[in-house]
Amino acid sequence: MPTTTRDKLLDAATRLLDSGGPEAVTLREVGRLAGVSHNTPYKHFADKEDLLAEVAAGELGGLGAALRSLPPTGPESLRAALNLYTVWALDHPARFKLVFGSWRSESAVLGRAAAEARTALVVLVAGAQDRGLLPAGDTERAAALVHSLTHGAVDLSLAGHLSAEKGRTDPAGLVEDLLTYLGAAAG
Amino acid sequence: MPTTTRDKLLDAATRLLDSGGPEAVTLREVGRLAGVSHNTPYKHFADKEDLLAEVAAGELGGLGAALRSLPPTGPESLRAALNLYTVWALDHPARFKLVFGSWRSESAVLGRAAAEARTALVVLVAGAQDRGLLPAGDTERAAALVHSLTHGAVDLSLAGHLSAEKGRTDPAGLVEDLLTYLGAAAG
DNA sequence: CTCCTTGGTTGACAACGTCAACCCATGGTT
DNA sequence: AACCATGGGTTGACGTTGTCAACCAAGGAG
Repeated sequence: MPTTTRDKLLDAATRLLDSGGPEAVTLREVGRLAGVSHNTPYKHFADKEDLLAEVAAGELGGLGAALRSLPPTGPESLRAALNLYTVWALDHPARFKLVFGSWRSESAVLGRAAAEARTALVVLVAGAQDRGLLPAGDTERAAALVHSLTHGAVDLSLAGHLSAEKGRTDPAGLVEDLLTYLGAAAG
Repeated sequence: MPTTTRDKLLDAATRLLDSGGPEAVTLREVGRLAGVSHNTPYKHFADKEDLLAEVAAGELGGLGAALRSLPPTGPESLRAALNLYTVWALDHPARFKLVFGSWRSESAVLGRAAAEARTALVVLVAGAQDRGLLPAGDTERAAALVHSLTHGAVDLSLAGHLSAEKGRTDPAGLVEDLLTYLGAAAG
């Protein structure tokens, strides 16, 4: 395992990210955690955002790969994909917020990873449309629809804007509702 | 107009927020913009987050009031409400991100404002259900559904994760699609 | 009159992102 | 063999930020 310093830095950043505590991800802490000095990150990344973009790209890449590993024709694949998304997001809120946060200068790596993940979802949506589980029509738009709902449900939940009472409006339930209604509209 | 210093600070923070530029909202800038010294904010707010929470509460309060001003029985009220939401969010991304960002210590003011806004939306959703525009059932859950989709569409759009091609998947269109499908499932 | 509270000030401090200068090993060129 | 350029690491410094502490003025309560 050629765990290069660069990889150690990325790993340290990831670990810091979801260490949950009030410890924001600071470049100096990343260096410390990686066992190098506070300025070494600048030998591998242009600036803080560049490092974080790479972390985000890795994260999105993993998610995309997970989506691609689902059988596109399975009747439950879309449901499983959206589940993957919510579980991942609720499990690693910081990574989720990082990936979909605000980037002032788009990283090429991140953009590519995002496009691949989106494509993977589109494939699954197309499969669901073929089986009549979703209304026919613009596939990209349908994908954006299910993605938006899942994303919004998770985000609102993380921000505490959903939990009126216990579990009546948890993200998984909302995804379930949407798929039900879309199935009804398609049937 | 008794524009107290406190109000000036809140106003300055709001102006800084959507001044768009790379100028993050710094307490010292807030003070400067309000014409006081860099430490005056601490005479009115516990810390930075406390100030921002108050700003967010004001913002959410305004949104809630706008929702309440819609006729609950109008056939287009729900659509109008969601439109209000997307226009507000796309118009003031920073305020949007602030309101739905991560709060490490829940502010009472913000919690109340959020509850009021949510209630306003629930009323409109109930009206739409009565008219058969939405499937019957748990109203809070239906409200969470439409809110989640709208929120997610806006958030993804702001993060640049939706714009595959031009406008085919803009938030307004996705909201429209959802309402159409829900109407079909209800009809 | 005296005292405490309210709201303002200035000054300090540690932590952060970032820049600059230096340093050492490696390896290709001459 | 001598050379030096480059990659990857270091330390030190600078300006900005959030926040704390100490001080100070005005005004109402006792």
